Amino acid sequence: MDQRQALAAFGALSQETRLHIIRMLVVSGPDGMAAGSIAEKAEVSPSNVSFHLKELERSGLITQQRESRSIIYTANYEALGGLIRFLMEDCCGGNAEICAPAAAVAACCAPATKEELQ
Amino acid sequence: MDQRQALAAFGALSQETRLHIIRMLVVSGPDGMAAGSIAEKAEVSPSNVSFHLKELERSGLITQQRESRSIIYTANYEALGGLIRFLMEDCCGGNAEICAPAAAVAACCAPATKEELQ
DNA sequence: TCAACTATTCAAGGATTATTGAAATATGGA
DNA sequence: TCCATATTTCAATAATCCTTGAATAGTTGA
Repeated sequence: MDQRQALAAFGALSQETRLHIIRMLVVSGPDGMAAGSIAEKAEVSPSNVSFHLKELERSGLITQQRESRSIIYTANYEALGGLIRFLMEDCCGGNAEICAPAAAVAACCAPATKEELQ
Repeated sequence: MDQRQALAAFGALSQETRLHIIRMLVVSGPDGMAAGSIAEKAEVSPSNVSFHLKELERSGLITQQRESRSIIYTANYEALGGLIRFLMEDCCGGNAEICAPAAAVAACCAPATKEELQ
């Protein structure tokens, strides 16, 4: 993740509807969600959700694939991880204290297995 | 960090000059930088840097304090950590794979002591 | 092929954000 | 007090982004 991509990703996440969409897609996992379902749950018009999905895709944070009549959108976990990494690597330039709270979250997350999560 | 703060922070980071400023302030540590030095290093006009600094402060990512004629700006490490945490906590809702790359960065950062960094 | 379904694209307008240069404010020293 | 320094504020303009509704495009089943 370079600065150009990070700027696009931060821009994508800085809008209420898009942040809402990303959070839904992260929760929905690899199955993703159809554009229509996203519009319904986020309570925005089809054309508006389409605008924001395009913006999110341009930033690399989500991907799309057609499935019959629907277009399924999925969170790009690699890009999200890369963004976190981009923020954290900066802080590693001499200032461990920024990373400490994030490391605590990571610690509660990374060791979890599928069994533990159920 | 709630959604409202996260939106403001993402918005603040989504602009080239501001991202540049944040990265400089993170590197400069607790000493911070005067507004004039920031303007000079970022190669923007005083009034423009002032506009962006105000925006960054509004988002909570930096703080200011006057020191003689200068106004010193400092990165708010807690807010930056909180933002990373906000991104990561979302992913912890069932999807450890997002956190994995970030956890790796955290691991290389968190155990570092002041002695090790010199 | 036709109709229904799902979603995107387009153009217009409104709203927000960024840049610029001039004027104003605050501080410290002669 | 007066001047120089450091920075902010303001108003105007330019640029970007968001929303809306109508028109368009791909997909499926009758």
